[in-house]
Amino acid sequence: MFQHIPFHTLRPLTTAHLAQTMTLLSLTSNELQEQIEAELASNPALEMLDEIRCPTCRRLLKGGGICPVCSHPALTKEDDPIVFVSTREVVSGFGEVGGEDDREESSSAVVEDLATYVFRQIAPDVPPEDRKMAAHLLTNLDEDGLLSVPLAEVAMYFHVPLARVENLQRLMQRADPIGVGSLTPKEALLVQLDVLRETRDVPEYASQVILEGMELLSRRQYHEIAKRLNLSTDKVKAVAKFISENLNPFPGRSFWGDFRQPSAPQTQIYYRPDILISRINDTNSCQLMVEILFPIWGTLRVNPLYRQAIQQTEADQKDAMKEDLERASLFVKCLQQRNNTMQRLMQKIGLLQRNFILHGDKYLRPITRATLAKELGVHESTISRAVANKAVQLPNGKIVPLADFFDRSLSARIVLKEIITSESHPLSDSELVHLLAKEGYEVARRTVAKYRAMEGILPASLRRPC
DNA sequence: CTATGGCACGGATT
DNA sequence: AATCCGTGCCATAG
Repeated sequence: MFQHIPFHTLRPLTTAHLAQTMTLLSLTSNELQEQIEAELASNPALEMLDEIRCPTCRRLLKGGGICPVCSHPALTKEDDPIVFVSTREVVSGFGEVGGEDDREESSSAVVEDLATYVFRQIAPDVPPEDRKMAAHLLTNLDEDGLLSVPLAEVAMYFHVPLARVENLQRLMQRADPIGVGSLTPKEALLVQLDVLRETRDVPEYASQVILEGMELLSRRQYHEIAKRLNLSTDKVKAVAKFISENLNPFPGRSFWGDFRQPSAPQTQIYYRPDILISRINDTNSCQLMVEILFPIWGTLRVNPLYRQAIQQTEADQKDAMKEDLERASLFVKCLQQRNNTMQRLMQKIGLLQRNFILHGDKYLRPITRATLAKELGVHESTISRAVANKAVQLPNGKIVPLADFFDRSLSARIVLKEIITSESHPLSDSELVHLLAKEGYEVARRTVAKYRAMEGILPASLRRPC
């Protein structure tokens, strides 16, 4: 959004500037949105232009999103830049969605949050021409996360083949509250089962039981189901137990918990990324695109009319207006500063941690904020603020705290886990130290013990009998 | 004597 | 200035 401004003009000039930049830097995109809206409302000198320009080619964009024309010239042309940074507005409320139906009744906050959440996940995979349709589908989610309009109707409404709508739905169903966007609880369960099957064993007849005996299942008439499917009642009971423990017929209700990994003790669920990282065109080029989400639609600037208006005002009001003007331009400058810092930060991180981003936890490089700060030439507290409280969505769809990029022990812990799961004989902590050292991880014996504890692995003496 | 968990110190982070 | 994390030292359990 502000890339065209040369960096040297962005240096903090006053302490006020510095302070406000710091504050803005530590805000997540949600908070930033509130901040901007508040400032916009209280300061007449600020103005919001209803237009967006492509960060790379400066071309005016209509629908928002990424410039369709230059699209990714930076990506296709040159091959050395591993990372391409662009900023993109967050579609709050998805821009304008077709005429009537969405402007009435202010849908409850919960529903909208779920919709927004899902939209952010699937947005990279939705072709621009299908975005409106996606938004339409999402606004028709009920609070259970189920779709309340028939797909055929949507297809008709948008004049597209049914298959296209179905594709979109399939995409949605794979997004985080798995099964979201299904038409019925039954469908939701089947999708969840499918996804679960990729990582875990599921009971043999689970899908048949759901398919055939959904209604009976909710009435607990296991015997009847067994008869129809020609199975033993016990088997049906086992399936029913599995279903009630692992699946959720109302995906929307699982919004706050991720039931995919009941084993992983996640402390907090991040559901709104501030930054998106994705592969470019999933080719082998392995180029990464980093998008720093900017929470408003439009371009913020100081209103030139306001500047003129000052000239024609009485002296006694001039001062107050001048002050507004000052504040406005300061605010814009601070925003530019924030954007610039985030961008350079992500640039660096993308370079250093590309293996982590592409290939998973194991390849996380231990980087300290201090080193990065030095390389970027900013104070380390700046990095701290920028990193804190923000979340990143990785190419695989996982949303992790930005701070994870600085986790000193994550990769060591993964390797540790690998060693232990493949061990043939319970290894003591000191032996583990030795093995880890071979893999390039120099850690103290005492530390291995702590990692074990973190991962919930028992000491060697208690590990075998299982 | 070996394997672990507890406590405290020092550097990094906030 | 307050807090978190990796380590070293020491006591305790086999």
